[in-house]
Parts: sequence; structure tokens; C-alpha cells
Amino acid sequence: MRDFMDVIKALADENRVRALMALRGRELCVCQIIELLGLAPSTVSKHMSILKQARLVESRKQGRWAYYRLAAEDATPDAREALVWLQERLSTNPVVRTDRKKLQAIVRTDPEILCRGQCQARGALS
Amino acid sequence: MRDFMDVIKALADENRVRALMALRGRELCVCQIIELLGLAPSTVSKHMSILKQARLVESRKQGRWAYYRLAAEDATPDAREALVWLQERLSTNPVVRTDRKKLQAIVRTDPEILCRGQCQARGALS
DNA sequence: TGTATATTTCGTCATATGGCGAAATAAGGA
DNA sequence: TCCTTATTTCGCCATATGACGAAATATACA
Repeated sequence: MRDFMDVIKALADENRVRALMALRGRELCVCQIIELLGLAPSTVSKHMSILKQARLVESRKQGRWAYYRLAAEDATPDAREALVWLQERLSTNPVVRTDRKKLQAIVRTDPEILCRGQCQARGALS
Repeated sequence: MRDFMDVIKALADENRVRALMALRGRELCVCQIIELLGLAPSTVSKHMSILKQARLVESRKQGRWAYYRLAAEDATPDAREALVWLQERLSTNPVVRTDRKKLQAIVRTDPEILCRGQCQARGALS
């Protein structure tokens, strides 16, 4: 039950759900997720660690950047099923659609530029 | 997104999940759910109203008793899918199994006896 | 009509959650 | 080695949540 509740509680926040939907089919750098959600880096980092603890995402570190992706081999059955369900229920959702638009621009931007001073002044792309 | 998040947030509490699992294939009187969860009547009532708001359960009133059941025609697609998923993921769960045992005794007990003084001293069956 | 009682609503409290900024950490590049 | 910077950790604050008991509500029954 603990595993299951961890997954559900991880999903019980709209920003975390949006992050998961953004990771559909690709990995993203933390700064890209920060840009998408418009939250402070520390907040996004906390959200991602909650998702990771629930085994919904995996991460790897490359140089200064940390990349997150949807969990695959690392996922528990509960997490795996939750991810499938999420994609089925939300892929046509208006919020998710809008995020996809935003992401098109975000992924086209060089992370080097995207991250620049993100901690001091957010919204480099807006 | 609002509907979906309402459903997820309604599921993000173990006691509410246990209540939903207990309603599998039958309706239950509030006093029976109180007995199962071992919580104060007011607390259980609040939990059930959250489940109802998320369209996960329906209720009817018969005499002094209120009966809750899993939502059917009243359920939104989000709620309906969530209920299916819940049953699939948790029907073999240890906590749920234990609850099923408890429920066997609870449903055999006359509600009249079960409810007696439940507000003053809980745990008539223990 | 009046009483008993199952349930809900309300008020309160303790804890959990989500947000931020500052400081710590880690890794690349000078 | 030292500096820059992406990310995480920590400390704090405001709000949300879940618990309870008391009071209100509603309904059967005397």
C-alpha cells in the first residue's frame, strides 16, 4: 500500500503532473522544466525528487546538467501503470496541449542560454 | 484538468482508498465504514463527501441511514477509469485483504447494533 | 408533538504540503 | 587551483489537509 500511496500522492499536484506529461517520449533538463512551469529552481527540484522517490521518473547527470525522463526499468508496477493511465487520460487535456506548444520553443533553445541566470531572473524565454 | 486533479486528490489518502475498496460490489452504510476505518463519524463523513465531490461514489438516504456505493452513471470518465485502476492495482493488497476480513463480520452485524452509541464509544465490534 | 439517534456541519488543532530565497554542492573551464 | 554556474538542500512561511468533539440537521418512532 505504501508504494501505491507514494505514487498517488506524487500525482496529487498539478505541477508534477504537468512535468510528467512534458517528459512523454523524451528527457528534459531541469532548467527546461523550470522554464515550462515558471517555478523557482528549488521548487522544481523538490517536485522532481518526489517523482523520483515514487519511481515515476529516473535521472542522469551530464556535466552541469541533470536530465529527467519517465521511469522505465526503474519503475515499480504501480508507477508504470500510473504513467500509462496518465498519458491515456491527459494527452488531449488543454493544459497539456498548451504545455506542448511551450515545450516546442523550449527544446529548440540551447540549454546554455535557457539556464543563464535562471536562478536570478526567471522567464528568459517569455 | 480540474476534474482529473479532483479525482487524484480524492485518492491521495489511504483511508479514502480503503473506503473505495470496501465498496467493491456492494453499498455500505456510513456506520459500517466508520467501523472499518476506526475513525470518528465526522471524519468519515468528510472523507465520503470528498469522494462524492470527485464523483467516485454516489449515496442514497434510507431512513436514518446513509448508504454509499461506487459511482456508476454519476461518474465522470476520469472517476470511472480511476475506479477500475484502483480495483486492478489493489485487489490483492494486504491492507485491502485484511479489510475484507473485517467487512465480513461488519456486514453480518445488524446496523442497528453496529451504530449503537458509535458516536460516544467507537469499536462496538472489536 | 416530542424524543432518540444517524449523519453532517462547524470550529479548532496539529501536521503536511508547496512556495520562495539563501546557502551548500558539484562539475566544467580558465 | 580558482571561478562560474546548474542543481540540490535547508530554513522559513502561508495555506491545505486530516483528525477530533460539539452542535446542527434530519428522520424514525413513541
